[in-house]
Amino acid sequence: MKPTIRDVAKMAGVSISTVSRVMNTPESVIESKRVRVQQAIEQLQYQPNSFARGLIYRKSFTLGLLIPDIENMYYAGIIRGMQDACIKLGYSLMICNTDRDKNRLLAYIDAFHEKQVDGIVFASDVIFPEYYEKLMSCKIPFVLISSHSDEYEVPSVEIDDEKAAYDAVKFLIELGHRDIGMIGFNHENSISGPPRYQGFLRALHEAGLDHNAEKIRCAAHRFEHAYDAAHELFTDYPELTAVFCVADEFAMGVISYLKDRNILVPGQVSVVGFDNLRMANMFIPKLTTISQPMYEMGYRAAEKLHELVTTGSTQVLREKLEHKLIVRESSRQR
Amino acid sequence: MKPTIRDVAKMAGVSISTVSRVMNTPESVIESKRVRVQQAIEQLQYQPNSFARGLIYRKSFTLGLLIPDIENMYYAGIIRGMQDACIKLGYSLMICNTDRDKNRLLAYIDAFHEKQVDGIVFASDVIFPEYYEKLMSCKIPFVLISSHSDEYEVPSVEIDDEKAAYDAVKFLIELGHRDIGMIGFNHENSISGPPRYQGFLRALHEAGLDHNAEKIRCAAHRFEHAYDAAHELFTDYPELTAVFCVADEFAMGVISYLKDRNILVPGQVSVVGFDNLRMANMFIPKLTTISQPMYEMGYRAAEKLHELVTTGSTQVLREKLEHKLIVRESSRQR
DNA sequence: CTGAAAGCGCTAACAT
DNA sequence: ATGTTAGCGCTTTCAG
Repeated sequence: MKPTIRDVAKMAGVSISTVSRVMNTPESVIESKRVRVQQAIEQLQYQPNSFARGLIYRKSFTLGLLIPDIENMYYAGIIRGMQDACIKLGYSLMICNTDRDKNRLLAYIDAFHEKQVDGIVFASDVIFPEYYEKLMSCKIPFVLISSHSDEYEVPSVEIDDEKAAYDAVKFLIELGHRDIGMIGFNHENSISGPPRYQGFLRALHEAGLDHNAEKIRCAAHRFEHAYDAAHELFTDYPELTAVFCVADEFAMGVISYLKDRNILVPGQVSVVGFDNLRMANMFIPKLTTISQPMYEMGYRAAEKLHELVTTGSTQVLREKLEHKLIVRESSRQR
Repeated sequence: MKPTIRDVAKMAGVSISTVSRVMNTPESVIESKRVRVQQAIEQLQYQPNSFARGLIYRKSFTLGLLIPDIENMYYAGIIRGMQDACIKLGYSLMICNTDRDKNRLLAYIDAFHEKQVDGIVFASDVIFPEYYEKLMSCKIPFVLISSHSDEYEVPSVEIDDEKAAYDAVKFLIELGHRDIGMIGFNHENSISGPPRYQGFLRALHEAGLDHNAEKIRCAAHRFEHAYDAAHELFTDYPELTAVFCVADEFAMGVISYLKDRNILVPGQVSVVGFDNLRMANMFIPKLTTISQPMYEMGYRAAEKLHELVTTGSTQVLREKLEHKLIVRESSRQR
C-alpha cells in the first residue's frame, strides 16, 4: 500500500496538516518538526496522491499534445521541445496521434477532458468549428502550433510560411532557374499550404516568371504521394530545372522519382525542401531546405499554453518564429 | 464549472447513488429513472471526474511508455501500435522521451508513480538494477519492448535478434560475398547488440568465413556515428564487398560514407540494414533490410501490460515476434 | 430498488 | 506554529 499523508504524520509525530505544510509552505513550519517530517517522507518514499490533489486544485498538471502523424519526423522535434518545456514548468505531457482522423481527434479531446488536462496544443491541423466548439464547451485552453486561425482568437506559434516559401523560390531564381515547379500540400485542410503557394507566386512575379504559376502539383503528406505528384509535374512540364517542395519528405519523393527517370539532382534539376528534418542531412544528395525551428516551436507552444492556463490570456496572440534557408547539395547554379 | 454527479442527480430528481448506479450497474436501476438520468447526463454533457474515480479505484487507466529517443523513427511504429492497443483497452497513454539520460528516466518513473500510471512499457533499454529496484518498490508493473532481462523475471516482447542477424548475413553470403563487415551497437548498454553480433558470427562460421569475425565497428544509434564507423571499417578492411548494419540508420550512414568515397552501392558494396523504417523505402538506393514488426510489438506490449496489470502475471514471459528479410536495392550478387 | 452516509488522500479555513 | 475539520466528486456499504 502506498503510504499516505497519515503514515507520514504518524511517523513524524505530527498532524497531517503539518505534513501538508511542509510540502506546500515549508517556511511556516518550525525547523525541528520540518526536519522530522522530511525524514519520514524520505524513509517512507512518500509521494502525495495526485488524484487527491487534482480533486482539490482541479488541475492535473498535465498538458495534451495532438499530432496528426507520429510517423512524420516533423513532429519529433516538436515533441522534444514541448516535453522539455513541460519538465521545466512542472507538467506531464500526454501525446496523442490522431492519424489525421477527425473522430479520433474528437475522441482524444474527450479523453483529455475526462482526464482534465490543463491545456492542449494542437499541431498542424486546421481548427474546424467542431473542434473549436468542443474545446470551448469543455473550457480547455489550447494553442496551435505550425498553424493558426483566422476566424477565432486562438494563440498560435508558427513560422512565416509565405516568407519562407518566398525565400526558397527566390534562392532558386538567383541560382539562375527560370522554369520552376512546386509540390504543395493538398489545399483542403491545409493551413500552411496556401501561404506557401503565395510565397512561390510572389517570388515568381517579382522576377517576371509568372509563366510558372500553374506548375504546381499537390501531395498528401507522404513521400509516395510526392513521387506520384512529381511524375505528373514532369510529364506536364518537362522543361523544369528546379522544384520547390513544401516538405522535405516531398523533396525526397521528387528526388526518388527523378532518380528513377535517370535525371540528375542537382545536375539537371535542383530541388529544395522544407522543414529541415534530421533526414535532410542524411539523404543523398543532402537536401537544400528551409529550416523550421521545430524544437523551439514545441517549447514556445508549451510556454504559451502555460501562460494561457495560468493568466487566462497570452501577451502576443499569433507568434512567428524564424525560419532559415539551409543550402546543401540538392540545388545548383543553373 | 464542470457539472458533477450532484447536478445530474438534481436534474433527474434522484439521489447521487442512483446516478452512480446508472453509470456502473445500469441493470440495477429501474428503467424510468435510468432513462431520466441518462437524459440528464446527456443534457449536462456530464463526465465523471477522473480524480474522484482514481481516488477510489486507485487506478488511473493510464499507461506509460518510456522511449530512449523520439527522433529515432524506430519508435514511431511502436508508439502507433501501443496507442491503438490502448484505445482498444480503454487506457490513455503517456509517452516520455528519456534522451537516453538515466536521471531523466528515473525522474519519469517518479512522475509515473505520482500520476499512478497502471503500468509502464520500457522500450529498448537495458533494465539497470536501479530501475528495477525503483519499479519494484513503487510496485508498478512493467514490460520490456525490443529488450529483455536475463536477471529478472520481466515480461518482454521482441524479435529473435540472433536469428535475424543470422538471416541477414546469410543472405549476403548466398549472394556470393566473402568479405563482410558489420556496423554494430556499442556493446555497453545495448541489449540487442550482442545477439546480433552472435548471429553475424554464426552465419560466418557456418560458411567457413570466420576470417571476417573481427571486421566490426560500433556506432551509437545515430547516422553520423555510423558514417564515422564506416570510415574506420573501410580504412582497416578495404577488401569488404558487403556490410551488415544493425539499424537502417546505420545503413544510411554507411551508404552516405561510401557515396562520398565514390564507392557504388550496390555496384561495389552491398549494404543490408535492420528495422525496415519507413525511410528504408525512401532512401536511394532503397534498403535491403530486416523488417521488425514495430507496430505489432507496440500493440502486443500494451496487451501484455494489460494482462499483467489485471491478472498479476503473463501467460508467456518472453515473447518473440517474427522478423522478415526485405530485399530491395542496396544489395546485389557478388 | 433506492437513499443516506462513510471515506478515498489531500488542502485550507478555522481554531487554538 | 500547529491541530481539527470540512469538503473536493465519486463509489460503496448499509438500511430501509
